[in-house]
Amino acid sequence: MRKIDPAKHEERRQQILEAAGRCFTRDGFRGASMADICAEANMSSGHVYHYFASKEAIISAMIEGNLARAMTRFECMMRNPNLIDGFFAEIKRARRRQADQSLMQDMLAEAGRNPVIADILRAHTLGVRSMLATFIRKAQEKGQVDPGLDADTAAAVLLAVFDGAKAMTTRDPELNDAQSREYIKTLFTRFLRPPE
Amino acid sequence: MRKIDPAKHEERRQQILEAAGRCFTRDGFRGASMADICAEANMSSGHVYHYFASKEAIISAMIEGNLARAMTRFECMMRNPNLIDGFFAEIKRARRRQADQSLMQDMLAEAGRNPVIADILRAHTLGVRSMLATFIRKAQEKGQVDPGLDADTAAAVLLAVFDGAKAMTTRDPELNDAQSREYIKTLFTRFLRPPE
Amino acid sequence: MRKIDPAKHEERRQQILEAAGRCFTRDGFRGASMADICAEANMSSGHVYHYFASKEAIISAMIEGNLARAMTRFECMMRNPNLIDGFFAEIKRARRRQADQSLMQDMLAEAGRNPVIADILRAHTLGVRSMLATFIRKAQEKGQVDPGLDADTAAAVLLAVFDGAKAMTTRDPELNDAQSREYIKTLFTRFLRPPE
Amino acid sequence: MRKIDPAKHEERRQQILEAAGRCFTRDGFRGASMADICAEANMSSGHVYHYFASKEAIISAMIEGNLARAMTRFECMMRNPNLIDGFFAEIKRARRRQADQSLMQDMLAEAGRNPVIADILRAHTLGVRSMLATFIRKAQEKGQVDPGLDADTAAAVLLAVFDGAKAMTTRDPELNDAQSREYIKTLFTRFLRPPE
DNA sequence: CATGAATGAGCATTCATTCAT
DNA sequence: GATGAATGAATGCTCATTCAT
Repeated sequence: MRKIDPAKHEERRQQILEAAGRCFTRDGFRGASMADICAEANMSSGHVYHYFASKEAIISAMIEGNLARAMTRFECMMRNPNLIDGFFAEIKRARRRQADQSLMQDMLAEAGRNPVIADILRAHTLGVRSMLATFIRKAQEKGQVDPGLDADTAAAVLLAVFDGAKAMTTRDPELNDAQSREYIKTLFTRFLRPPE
Repeated sequence: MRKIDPAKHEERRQQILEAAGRCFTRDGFRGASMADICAEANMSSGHVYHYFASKEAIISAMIEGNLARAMTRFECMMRNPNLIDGFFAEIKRARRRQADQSLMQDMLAEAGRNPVIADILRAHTLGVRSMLATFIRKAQEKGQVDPGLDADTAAAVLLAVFDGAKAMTTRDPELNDAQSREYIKTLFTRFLRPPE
Repeated sequence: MRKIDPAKHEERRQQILEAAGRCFTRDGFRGASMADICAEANMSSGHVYHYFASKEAIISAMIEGNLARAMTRFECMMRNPNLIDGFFAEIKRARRRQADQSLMQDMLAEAGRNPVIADILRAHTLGVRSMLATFIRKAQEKGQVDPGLDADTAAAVLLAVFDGAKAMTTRDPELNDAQSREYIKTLFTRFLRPPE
Repeated sequence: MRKIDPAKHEERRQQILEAAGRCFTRDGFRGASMADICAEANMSSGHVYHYFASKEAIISAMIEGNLARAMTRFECMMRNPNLIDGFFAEIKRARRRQADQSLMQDMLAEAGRNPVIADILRAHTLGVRSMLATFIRKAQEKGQVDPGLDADTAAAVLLAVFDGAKAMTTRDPELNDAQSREYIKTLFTRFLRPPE
């Protein structure tokens, strides 16, 4: 009786999550069926349940993975000494990957109804926000950001703009991309810079 | 020889749309079934199809109605001589009506995949944006807004912030509501005001 | 209180039957809905039930009417002193009216299952057959038809060929129409002519 | 790691087709519901769709199977050195199996409207007809059949009579079966025999 | 007469999940 | 581990028929 190989098991889980990601991006959480995911993962339907207890478990795990990766990208972004340039680069990247936008939109919609997803999203939001707030505080010390702003609230606002920026192309696919991004940058700059 | 009473017909349609609105808010566009909507509207399933050709027709009509109402509210808001106070009031209102937020989130998610919904959303977006741009241009003439900003792009950016602001409570239900709104106001003010 | 006008009533019935005929020809007895028939007859659905008790009643009445008309045509055909030429002309006519073929095919299929339809069809068959048999007997007296044939059975066989001839174009739409009809004529001639 | 057993799979498909055959014979293609077929096949509705993509796929497969079997019977019949005796035997057999008649009638009706069915029927018709034509040509060489007849057209005509003969009992269930068959035989004989 | 509102059972099909092998 | 057979409730939708007006 062979013992299970945890590494192999984990690898299989990742395969499923990647397949699910592609399906959910294409058809949404409700629109994609387990059969779709199984086909995409080259796996029988029964076997998928060996790795995940239910479709919802796959959704949760996939969202968690996606948000964790988003967090990592955010960390990279923070290494850029200029906060605004980093943000700017990240928005540009997100716009290009239309897929992520669709998925994030679905995730926000689902979080409004499904408490499990809501909790995952909330944990991630708090993490990113505190990271951002720390950054803002440092910038305030260096005199680069208005010291009158509460760092946590300012961080929440910046995140909101981030979300809104992603919805822009959904609202109007023919939007002038470069210019709108430029203006988002201006919005940030003017919001954050210290009063003269 | 009773002739059809268009008023009664229209009233029934509205009843269905309201019932559908409640169902969609509760369970999402995909999550709510026609049976749910029929039950909510106290109507047999066959009869609903007397008024709407399909579930999608209900979704479209309901979205169109919702967006038309949003447009009306926007117009009211514009009558407030202070653009930012108007915006501020509207965000406050939207935050309170959690229902509208869920629905709008679903709409954005659906628009990312369903071209019919995407077109409806786009038409509405262009309408609201041009209204906002007109307002901004007037404010520029009066010297209240930075004349260096392109009114249309600035309007698009403000709408994006608007969307993002609505997602804030979904991301973190325990957010300090008053303060975050205050900061959104600050964000707007600093973005728009003319350079000294 | 106005008395009903039987003529008007009958006219309305005929309108419905004609509309139903078009619908059934287009979509079959099961495929055509009462709503289709009502629309085609420019009549409300409730009103149709004023003239016919059910969809089946419409089907029966329409079939009866169609068969009665077919009988009339048969009578005309019999006036042609040459039986075979008459038959030939009728087959040519039936082929051209593809519509009648579809309907007749449906009728035979329905008669195999629905005793009401079976009875109608049978009554019509017996009528046409006896007419044909009478004709054959006369021709036998004149020495134009083999006197060894039992007129009734020969009539039944000719009717069968008639049915089969109608199915020919359904079986192969690219069939050489003229030649096949010519051969049916030959078939009849050789079957009926007296032995030398 | 159990692999799919194609034999078992095929057996299941045949079970469904047989069950469907019984249902369609009883109630027609439109009259029989998937629920009926599932019940007749002792199978859940979901499972049937594991084997057939749609009701139409079942209809097509069943018709194809039926026609293939008819073709086989035709081949047997052709082995009888006397064409007419073979035909005669086949008509006798077909008459006895009322079920096949109903189904064939439905098939012809459906073929008049459904191009998929029409194509299947046409392919089968051409196959049977060419077989018959070959047989006729050989008989012509032996001097058993009128050499003046075009074999292909004559074959088409014989098939038509075949169809018509099957409809005879539908038209009149009390028909003298033996005698009518005898006359069909006479019809064939006189049509085919060489002129003296 | 005439309308169209209203019903509710029925339809073909889908899908998350379970289970024997 | 891995397969795919099997389930059955649920889905969006249709349709013959009834009924108040």
